[in-house]
Amino acid sequence: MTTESKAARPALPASPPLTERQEARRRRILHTSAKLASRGGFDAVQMREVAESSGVALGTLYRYFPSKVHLLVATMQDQLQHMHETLRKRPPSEQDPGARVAQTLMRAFRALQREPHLADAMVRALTFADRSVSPEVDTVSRLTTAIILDAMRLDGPPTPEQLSAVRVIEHTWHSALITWLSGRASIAQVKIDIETVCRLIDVTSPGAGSEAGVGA
Amino acid sequence: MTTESKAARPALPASPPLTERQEARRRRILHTSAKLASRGGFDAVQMREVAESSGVALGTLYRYFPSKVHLLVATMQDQLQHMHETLRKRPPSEQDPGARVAQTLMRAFRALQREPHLADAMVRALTFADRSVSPEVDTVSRLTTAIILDAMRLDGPPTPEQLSAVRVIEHTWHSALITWLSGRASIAQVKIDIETVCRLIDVTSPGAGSEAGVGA
DNA sequence: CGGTAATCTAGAACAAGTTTCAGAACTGCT
DNA sequence: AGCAGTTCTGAAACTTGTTCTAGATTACCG
Repeated sequence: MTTESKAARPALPASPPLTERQEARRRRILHTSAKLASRGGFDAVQMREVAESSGVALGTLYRYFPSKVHLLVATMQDQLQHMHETLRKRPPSEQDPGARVAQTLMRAFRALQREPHLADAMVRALTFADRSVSPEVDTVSRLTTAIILDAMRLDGPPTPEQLSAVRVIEHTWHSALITWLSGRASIAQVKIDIETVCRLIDVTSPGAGSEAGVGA
Repeated sequence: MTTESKAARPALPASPPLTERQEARRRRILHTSAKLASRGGFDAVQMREVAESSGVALGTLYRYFPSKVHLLVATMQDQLQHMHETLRKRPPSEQDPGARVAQTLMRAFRALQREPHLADAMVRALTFADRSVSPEVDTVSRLTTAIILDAMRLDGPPTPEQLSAVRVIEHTWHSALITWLSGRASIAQVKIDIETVCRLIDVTSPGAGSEAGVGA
């Protein structure tokens, strides 16, 4: 726990560029993970079962993904990538950037709704992740940011204020998802909260809004 | 996991009003929990050690707190209560309600900074909690809401819009805390995000702001 | 005080995440 | 093909959360 002494980390597309069979194994594992998660959420993703069902030894599973949380965060990366592409194909139709972001996030939300157990497993892993998973969680965060920025469809590069607004939207997105998944908020409430936070985009838009109290 | 068949739940101040010794036990447990959490975060709170160090059998610990997450969420309730009282004593000095909330939350944040491991344990438990902990998590949420509403110092009752803004602020607060705890954001960044989201309060204030795009 | 039910204790037992290890299989290289 | 190093397998072991059980204590009530 104190030192990271592992030499190679095939899970990261870093140093050694994975042979074909390794890539196949990795995909099989991720697929199994998503399947089990869809069935019963976080608890249903049991490392022994993932290993067996992927036709891989337990030790190998742990070589590819050093912990259950790593595995599920990687699964989320995978799913988010799909979602990003899907969302790209049907860009939001609204006028204001804020409304576009809200529309996009609600689409994503409805997609997650279709597999609530999977969503549960992924989001719980994401927020439970400790420092050792930071790089992977960061990747997920960047993906989410990309989705939001895509929806904003800005002309130029985002201002620092807009970036902060995007971060706040991400925070709200994750946390609202959690409260919905744990049954403490309705979908209607999530929708309201998303729409509320998305106002920040229009408020912080240079030129738009009223420039009221911008100097925090 | 599927059914709750336990007859009595002394952990809840509900039906049987706990004898003095039971109250003492409960406090000892919560104290131990906070102590261990302060030392090494979520992982350092080990049920056997909590039990032993509180002078209580493992089975008793589980009777008071049906899981580690329950225990840590209860610990958070406890700490939040303290914090609420402390914050009450030194009300925020800013002019705008939004600025007051931001100031208050940053105070709370700095308090948590003093025991980062404890904060880690509590927040991780909070976001990891599943449906079986919903009532307790809800209590924490209500406490947080109370703190924020206190800071707003409204004249009348909050509008639905303001309540939504408060929920969004809570979302941001929790999630920003997590990103800071897992080392993915600096304190400065947290501060910026908190201040950014707190603008929502002034934006949604009836009468204040510019009434721009209020009709969502 | 005596009896009865609830609570508490000590400890074993179980479940699932994680680690470890010896040997088999595979890879790349000559 | 033959060899060296890595990767993969299979299985056991270890850790920690959780459950279970039998007996001791305690609380309540007449």
